[in-house]
Amino acid sequence: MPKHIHVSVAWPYANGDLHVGHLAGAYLPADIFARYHRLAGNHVLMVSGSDSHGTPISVEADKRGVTARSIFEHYHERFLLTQQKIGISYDLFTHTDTENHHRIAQDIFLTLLERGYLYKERQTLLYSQIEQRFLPDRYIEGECYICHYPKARGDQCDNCGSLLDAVKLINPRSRNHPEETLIVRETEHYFFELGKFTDALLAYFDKHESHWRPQVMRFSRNFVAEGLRGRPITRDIDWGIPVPLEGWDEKRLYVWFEAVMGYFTASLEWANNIGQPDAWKAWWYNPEAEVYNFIGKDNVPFHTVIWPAELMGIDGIYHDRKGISLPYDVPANEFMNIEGDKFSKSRNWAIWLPDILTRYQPDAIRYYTAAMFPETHDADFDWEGFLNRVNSELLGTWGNLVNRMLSFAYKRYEGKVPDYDALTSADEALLTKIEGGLATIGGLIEAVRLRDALGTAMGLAREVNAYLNNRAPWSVIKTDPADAARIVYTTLRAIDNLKTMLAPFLPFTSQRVHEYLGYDGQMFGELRIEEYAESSRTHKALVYDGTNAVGKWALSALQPGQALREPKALIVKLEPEIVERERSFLGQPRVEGEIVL
RNA sequence: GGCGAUGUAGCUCAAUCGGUUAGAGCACCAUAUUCAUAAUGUGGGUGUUACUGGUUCGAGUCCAGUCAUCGCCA
Repeated sequence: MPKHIHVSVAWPYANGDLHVGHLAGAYLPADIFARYHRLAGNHVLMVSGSDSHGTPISVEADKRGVTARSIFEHYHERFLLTQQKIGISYDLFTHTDTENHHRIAQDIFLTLLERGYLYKERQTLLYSQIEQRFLPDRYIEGECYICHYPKARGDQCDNCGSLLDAVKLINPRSRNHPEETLIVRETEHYFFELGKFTDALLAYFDKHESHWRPQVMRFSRNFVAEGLRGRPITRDIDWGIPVPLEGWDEKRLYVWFEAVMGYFTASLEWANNIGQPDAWKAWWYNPEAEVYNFIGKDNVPFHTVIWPAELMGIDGIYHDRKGISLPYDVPANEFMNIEGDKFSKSRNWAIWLPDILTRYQPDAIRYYTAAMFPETHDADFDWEGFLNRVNSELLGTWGNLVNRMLSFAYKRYEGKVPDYDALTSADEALLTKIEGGLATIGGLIEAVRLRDALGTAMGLAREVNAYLNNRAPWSVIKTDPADAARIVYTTLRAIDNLKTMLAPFLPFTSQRVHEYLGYDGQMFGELRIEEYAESSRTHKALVYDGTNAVGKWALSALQPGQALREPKALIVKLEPEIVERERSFLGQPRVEGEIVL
């Protein structure tokens, strides 16, 4: 019985390009998970999109002297191309500035208001008369009232690390207009009363105790145990989703409140886009459906506490009964550092995906990242590791296995899978071992232990290499052709199985192996960039079309006589010089290059 | 400052409920092999399990403390 699997992926802020941290933290794990479930025959809905709002985008826009909209549209477009190139298979990757997202976010706000989960409160904040607005914390600098560091930011002091209340800063000033004297002014905001969900959240944790990562569970319980306070959900800014109430024209929904709704709103958009407006309910109002949130560790409370609380608060929305799906698991990853140092946009200590995609195969980047996934603790992307793992593992163990046996078979058996009489016990033993991997690796992926799953598959590839050296068909063929035929057949079938197990991780090269083995069709569907029109504006999105996908998470039944295709080297060998070259880019000014598919 | 996590071989990581001599891959050395992109196989491990102390017949694992790193919160 196929399951409904919702893959909710963190929404990147559209204020800069995607980097390996994004890939390792959320997008690649989500894609591997989704591709596996598609092969396994489950109904997958994987959605995400660009977070168009929020102060990081306004800050970037001000820095460049352009509008927030132009910043987010620029990076949204680059997100689409980058992810298409590296094969992140979203059913829909949209953004939060669609009419659809605005409308539903406002409906959610109004539903929570009606049901008594929101309240109003007055706050005092810093106001700029020059800009005629309340300044977000990130626009403010001043002297830290704890350590007296003179250049503390409005929300945090970089010297002593304390989180700060901007109003209490000594001599606070605007970053845009440092000469201006800011005034403290009162404003009114709506708050989300999280405390009302305390018991429901604890019950929700109990239900999922067994399968969440321990650190995620402990952290979430602790967050609730410390006491849930109301959180402001509106702000005095002009870039964002309007508050749908009379007299609130000057305010917008706070980005933390509306961005997480994207998992839900994008599901509805997807259903509309495919012309089946109720299709989203198979995931969101189906007690058998499982929702997985792929995020980074900095986002845990938003996905295990705040988002579930929002969902509980709107349960029954757009439907005739309650039972909305809460996240089934939140497999948060830790961080991916770079050459021993933390990612930093301002220092350009970063590995940008659009840049490295011009130099390396998508599957090489996917392989190294997945082999290093920060599932249990922070990991470190270093170029020497990349060189070694791509050359010795991906190429040496797997690429070479494919190449050595497919070329041998292609040359010696007239381009066909050889026929054989009966397999020996050694052949049967190898196939049994390899075939067992399908269940083992499937189980690991379902449990979101992706690094283990990949390692297990590579271990099996090593087994096949050992078997081949042991059986040596290139010698046997001279004396016992019948035996050589069964060895080659056995190896090809093992490769066929391994191709399936590796496909979620290495979709591009698995497709090539699939073709070399003589199969037709695409293992996976196609990723396309589409443009969708709403009443007042259009937007582009990345969509996955699985209509013609033929891949199955199933044992190989390779037929003797099947015509092979001439194989070519699967993996490009990397030169040692890349290590120094790539390291030289770190920390240096970067020019954004055009993304060419 | 509070909470949570992490620290194991040169590197990247394992080690189920506390149980044999702490294991794999990479790198390195030796060797076999020539089907394969010099790619593969086999053999080769003297580790203060960050540190200090404790519980126990027995601790990488449990407890207390210290140090370093990361995240969240104040």
